Amino acid sequence: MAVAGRLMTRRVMGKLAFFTLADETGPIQLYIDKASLEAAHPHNPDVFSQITSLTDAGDWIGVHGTLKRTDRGELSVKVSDWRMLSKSLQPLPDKWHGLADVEKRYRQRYLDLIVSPHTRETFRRRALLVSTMRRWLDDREFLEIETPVLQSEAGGADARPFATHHNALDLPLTLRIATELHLKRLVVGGFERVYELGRIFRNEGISTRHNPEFTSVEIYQAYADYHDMMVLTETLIATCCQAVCGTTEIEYQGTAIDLTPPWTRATMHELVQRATGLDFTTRAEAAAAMAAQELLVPEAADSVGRLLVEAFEQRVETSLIQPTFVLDYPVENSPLARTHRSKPGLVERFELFIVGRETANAFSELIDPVDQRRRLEAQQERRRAGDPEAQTVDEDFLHALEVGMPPTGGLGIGIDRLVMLLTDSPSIRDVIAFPLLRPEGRPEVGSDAMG
RNA sequence: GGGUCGCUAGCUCAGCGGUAGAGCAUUCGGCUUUUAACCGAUUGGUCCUGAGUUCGAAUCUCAGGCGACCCA
Repeated sequence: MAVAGRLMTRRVMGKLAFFTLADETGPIQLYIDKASLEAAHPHNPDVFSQITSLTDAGDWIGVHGTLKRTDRGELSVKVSDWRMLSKSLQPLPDKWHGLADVEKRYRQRYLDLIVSPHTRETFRRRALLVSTMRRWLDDREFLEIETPVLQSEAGGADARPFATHHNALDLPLTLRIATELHLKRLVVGGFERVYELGRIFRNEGISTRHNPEFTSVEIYQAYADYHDMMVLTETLIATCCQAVCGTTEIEYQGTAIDLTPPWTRATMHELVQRATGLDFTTRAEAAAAMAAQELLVPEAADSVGRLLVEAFEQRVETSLIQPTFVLDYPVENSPLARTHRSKPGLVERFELFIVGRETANAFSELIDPVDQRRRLEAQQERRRAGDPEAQTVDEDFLHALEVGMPPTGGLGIGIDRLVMLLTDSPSIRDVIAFPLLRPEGRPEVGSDAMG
């Protein structure tokens, strides 16, 4: 038989040697016996000293041989021939401790992957999750269509974009912060089920839950509303969990999480009321009541709706450990969601929380171009007043709505956070192969320090 | 943005005012059933950077860099 792989450990004892050879499927021991190896190479009496002295841990080698069980019972390949496939010029990390330095793990992920089976498993699971999700959507006639990453105006979310520039057109461009507005244009164009799973970019801070580029899937389904999207969300995520973990009852950082549908549904109003006893009727009343409970009352929260969200974020969000759909957000915070069919001041929107983290966001989409214009103009007004994350008016998008969009349910899921959940990873950097880090080394002397 | 902690050999770490250290890895020698092999020897350093205190700084102080965690 023939095997190839990376040499991980070497134990040479006189006329007998044991190597551990690893390929993607795992390790196998090589049994190298001087007498038998020389018998197979009558014209090369140095063959044993060559294999034991020319190889290092880290080298890629290929061997021929026969299967054998050693006296200690380990399945091994008794080597009859070998060849160097690729020489490693750098030593491997400590074979026992591995790479303990987390910074090095992220900066030199290739080393982390070589020595940490757990890291390899995380990225296998990530790939499995993504492929399972695509297959599930494809099986249900959702069409994946790629929309532009480079945009004149970033829209579809409250976030700051990265700025770039097209040379030939001398055109300032931004990287997308969401795929929403283009996918909706496709629904206007007649595609009733569309999605895009891909990278989006937000120019904001880095933390254990934020990387400036991350992966989302946005899904749009005509003739559906946010209730339909809840069923879709719990079914899709439970399917992915089953595929990746083999069960829908998992553990995250020591806490049992049950992803078996159906999941809890509760309105934001109910949850805040339950947690604080507060009812929100007017802004002034709510502010006073919140202050009395030692909740922060930011000035930017200039309406009863924004205060409700504040109270939710301060008192409820992190307590939503089991999967929970939070329903019916204030209209002020949701410029792209359809107004609620029966509750004034609210929109038909939900966010999904798992282990206290926002994992998905969905609406009955706003399809009324008049209302949409009014809401985007209100956003633009906030932007002028100094909120850099407020949205802008995308005239072409409004034009598309004027052409006519069918009633549609839309959903966005953060893939990285879902992978964290399903791989029991505490940091988003553990599920992104090459997370953004500051460059190493000293800043250049003389570079102008603006700001 | 604030706080705490970390940065010493390729890797994992000790040293915490008085000659820069260990284990593994490297290199050399020995060894035919090892599996963190073992035994003997060898090699390897901008102690993150800079300034200060001191007779003397990896060690104390200040500033900076990079990272981790927590908080906002």
